[in-house]
Amino acid sequence: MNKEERLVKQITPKSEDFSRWYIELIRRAELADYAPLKGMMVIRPYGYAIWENIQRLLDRRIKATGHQNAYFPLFIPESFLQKETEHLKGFSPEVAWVTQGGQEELEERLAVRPTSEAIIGYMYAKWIKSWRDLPVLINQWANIVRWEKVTRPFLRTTEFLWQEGHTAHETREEAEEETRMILEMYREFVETELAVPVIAGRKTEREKFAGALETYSIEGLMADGRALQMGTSHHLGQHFSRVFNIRFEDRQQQLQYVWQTSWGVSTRLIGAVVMCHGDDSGLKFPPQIAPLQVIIVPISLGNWQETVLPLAKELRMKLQEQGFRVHLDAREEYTPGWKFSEWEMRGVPLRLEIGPRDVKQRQIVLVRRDTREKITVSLEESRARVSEILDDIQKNLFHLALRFQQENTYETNDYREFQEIIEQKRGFIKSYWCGRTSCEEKIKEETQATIRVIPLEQPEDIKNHRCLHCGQPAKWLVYFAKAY
RNA sequence: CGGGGCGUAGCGCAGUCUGGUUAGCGCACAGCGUUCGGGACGCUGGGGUCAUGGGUUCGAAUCCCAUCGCCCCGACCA
Repeated sequence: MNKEERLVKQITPKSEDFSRWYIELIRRAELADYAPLKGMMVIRPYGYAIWENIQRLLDRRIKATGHQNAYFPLFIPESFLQKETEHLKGFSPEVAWVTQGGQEELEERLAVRPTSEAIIGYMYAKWIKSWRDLPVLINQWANIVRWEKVTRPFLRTTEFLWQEGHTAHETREEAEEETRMILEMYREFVETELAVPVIAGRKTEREKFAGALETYSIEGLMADGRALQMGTSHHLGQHFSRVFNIRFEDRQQQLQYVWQTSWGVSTRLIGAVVMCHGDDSGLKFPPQIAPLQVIIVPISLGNWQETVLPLAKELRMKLQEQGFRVHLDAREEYTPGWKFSEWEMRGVPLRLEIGPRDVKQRQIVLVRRDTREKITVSLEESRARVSEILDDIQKNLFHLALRFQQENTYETNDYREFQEIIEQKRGFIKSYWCGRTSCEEKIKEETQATIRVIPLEQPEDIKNHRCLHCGQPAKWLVYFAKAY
């Protein structure tokens, strides 16, 4: 990479060591810092602002589809968790336990929620009596604890923030419809607001949520060619309603167990945005979720405090009034050049430069983070142009990411070629699969690639194809990848 | 949880092998001055229980034991 392009020093280039680049960038850009506790991090204001934007934009969609927010307890009695054995088995290795309250040993251990199906199931049994009570459509924004062995900021931390939806329905079909509607909501949200293109589909038996009938997920492709699960939507069937006895009298006056769903996205999305859009100069945020959308850098020349600064302040005010997230960096101890690099590293989509020359000519200079293009515009048209350019950056980031995803999606049913691609290029590979877990596991052992999703739309000529691994008749066309 | 690597100022490191002045360097930080359209410069200054605990020794950042944390590669997950 030449000097012009690599303006930010002090960060390991992305191409050299992706995972070092990721960790250094997160700390240098002040998104997060390590807490003095194993596997835990502090989300700093600049990083938390992204989460707030995600919350705002997703919460709007959750409510628009008829869901309401509520809050359930952080602790779950052990006996609740034990009711659904499949569920417990899935989570037990990573549950944190509270055994003491004050000075007293507790009679029953309390789990710090790894997810809330159990406690919510208990409450739903109390609330649901009749088909008239259904559907129940509740969402909760909460923190979750999972005692993970290997952690990475945002991607996998011991405690993380998420949103978990929990719904109860009269029929299997209705629950299935909800599960898929949410999957589509997530896809649209992630692609529109985070500008990360995803592949949506169903999880295999092996990869699905502990205790679910079906799990659906959206998978993004990160810049190092690995897939990241960015959201899941589970059809829980009647597993939980049977153990928590969530019954209702249906329209025919028969007692029935409800059909349930649960679904979530987490602070992991922030990691996805970093890994999907960032470059050697640092972060690159889609305007929709960027902590700051516009950074104003006054050019400190001559008596700039009297000439440039007042105009810079006025521009800030006007942009703020227009609803943009904007900051004026008027610090005197840094040179403009330093600020350019710093804010580029921190991913601000658009920089607004204003200097003595611009003041005289009633103009400003706009510089895009994504293309580095410099655009000189008159003061009069500046506000309209800012809005227009931000929209364009949002679209451009999505298209760049989409092109990357497409260029790194391969199609092969030749196992040798498959192995070569996974080893040398990574990315998604579309292949045929017989549907047996044994084949899936062998492939994982031999290549480290896992089936990320089974696309909902399957080719009609599936019968003409054979399994990538065993050569027996294929059941599904699937996406493989090395995953995070 | 296995295998490997690393913990010395906020960050990056040297010093450890071969124990011995007051533990050093670059960046960052503070003060003053000159600068400022792509990471400016000069002068002055502050900052360290050498990860933690124990041991060996006249003497430990340095040797020994244990613990904790972080990173990388594998098995598990949002």
